[in-house]
Amino acid sequence: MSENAKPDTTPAAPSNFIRSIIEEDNRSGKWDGRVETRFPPEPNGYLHYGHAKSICLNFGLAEAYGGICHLRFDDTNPEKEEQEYVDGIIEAVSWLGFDWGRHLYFASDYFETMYQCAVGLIQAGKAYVDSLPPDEMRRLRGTLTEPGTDSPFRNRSTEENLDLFHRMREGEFAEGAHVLRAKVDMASPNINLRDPVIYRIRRVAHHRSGDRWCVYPLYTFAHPIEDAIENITHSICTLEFEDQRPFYDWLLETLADIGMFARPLPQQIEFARLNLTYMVLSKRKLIQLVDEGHVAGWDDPRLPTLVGARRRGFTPEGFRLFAERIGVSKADSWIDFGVLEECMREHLNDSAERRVAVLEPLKLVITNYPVGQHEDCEAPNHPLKPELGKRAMPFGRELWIEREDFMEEPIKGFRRLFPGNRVRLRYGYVVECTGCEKDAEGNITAVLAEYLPDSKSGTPGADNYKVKGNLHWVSVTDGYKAQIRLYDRLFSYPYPGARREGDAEELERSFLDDLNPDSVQTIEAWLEPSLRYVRPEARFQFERHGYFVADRVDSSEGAPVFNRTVTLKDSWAKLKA
RNA sequence: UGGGGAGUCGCCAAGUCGGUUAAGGCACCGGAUUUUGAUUCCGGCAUUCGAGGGUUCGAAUCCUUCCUCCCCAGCCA
Repeated sequence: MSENAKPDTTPAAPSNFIRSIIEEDNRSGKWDGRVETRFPPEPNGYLHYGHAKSICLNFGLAEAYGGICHLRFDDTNPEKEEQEYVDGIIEAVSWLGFDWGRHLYFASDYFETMYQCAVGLIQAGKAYVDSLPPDEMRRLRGTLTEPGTDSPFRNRSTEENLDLFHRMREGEFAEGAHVLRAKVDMASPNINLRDPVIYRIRRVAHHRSGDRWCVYPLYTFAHPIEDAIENITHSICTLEFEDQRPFYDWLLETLADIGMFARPLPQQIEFARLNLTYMVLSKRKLIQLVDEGHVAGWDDPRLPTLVGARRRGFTPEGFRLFAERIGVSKADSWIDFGVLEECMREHLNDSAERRVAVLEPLKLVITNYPVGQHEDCEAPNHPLKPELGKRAMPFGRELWIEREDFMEEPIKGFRRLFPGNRVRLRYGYVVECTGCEKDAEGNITAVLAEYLPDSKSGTPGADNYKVKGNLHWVSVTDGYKAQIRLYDRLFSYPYPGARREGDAEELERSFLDDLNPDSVQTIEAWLEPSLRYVRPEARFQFERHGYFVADRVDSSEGAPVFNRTVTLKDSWAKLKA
């Protein structure tokens, strides 16, 4: 390398505060260079775009630093969790392209260890059985501004606590009769430290442990232990858990003190969850959308679930690009939905083969082309990748073209078909518009044109004709009709349900009020013949329209149903407006 | 009015042990190429870092006062 040569132009990995922490730990040798993260979903629902951010973050970090990322089900609440969700989550994470190897774990497998941790806490005088009814416990907890008060049961003897906790496990008590609480500080300004409940009695079968247990640990207690058991180095979660970090540390330090875990202990790090404009990502709202029938189910392509995204035609690569592009920080932020769409376009532009579809057909008759004559035109499958080959597109006297590609009286800037104008029929001939036909009401029923026989694409001299318009088309005799769904954003306002400037005090808004009534439109379109036999989930760019995917649910052999993933950018639409 | 966080270009986001021109991406605006008004390419796009004071030769980076937003009082996660 010469003296003037630039050091190394390898693009530096995007910097963020989590990477800084990891790099500092690597420098100090805290973990001997080990990086171990985890994605810890509760199996009580479907994964959504927000989870995708977390998945990409956790697995991405592990990947970047030569570490590993666990897939761990945080199944500590038997009332809400089901095997069906476990399966769905596993499928979604793999679909995104991440591999947890042998590191698939379940919090429920740690129940015995957790129980022992609780016993250890009791023995150390750091936990006690409380027998207060819920509302009384709430009252004694104090408020945000007033300290709490000790429970009358706070000073039970170790023996009594041990006995009671044991009997809780044995099923001697009714649900809610007792709970186990950590003994921290009822006067703490941080409410999470006011003796949080760490075990409750639930006489409910667990989807994995069955009836083995009737006491279940709470997240607050379980999660730090799960991390410690798995030797997690960096435990990444969202901002709302920030207040819990002191307890996370208190618990693990206390458990380390009594020899349950070795130091260094895992470190909890919080980042801002994803907010997307024109979308809602809260579980409660998604459930409402499904339950009330505003969408067709959890895998509705308009929903921000990963199963929905898959049917929509969004790609794992697009999600990864998205995660990288939006970065990670602690600032509450709203990412514009357009950023996600652009990421999908970027990947699809590179990966999707091109095809032709006429969405809103208008007949074009080439009056000087012999009746009954047909010929093939060759169309490249991908303009940037000639190695992907070409396909034949049948050409004939009558073609379907896009209704919006003809204007009897062109507006300024219109360079498509209008009387007297020449355009190229993409991959075919240059034609000159000679007029149009109308019905009794004056509706245009067909466009008339004459073709220039020596202008066929790919033939010598074809390029002598310079035209500005370039239209796609499908042969009337060879094309076929298929169902296409045009999806658009689910909401028509960027912040669904949010108050607007000037809203009256008493006005209550619901995110449902901002639902976009035109978020899906089902049409019959004319497709080129090569589109008839494609496998479900095959993705294409329909030229000049956008990216489409053969629906994995509703397609059948020889009759694919296409979903529009995202439109192409359209500067003409902008110009027109 | 308690505690915990956050405020850098329209949207994200680097930078944060003070050092001089405040990265990058998306969006946007020009212009070139183009058989997708797509892609690609080139150029433009914060004298300013929530606001006001202060320290300093020098501050987005230090001190200070103030403002705004988010989270926390489940035996949910």
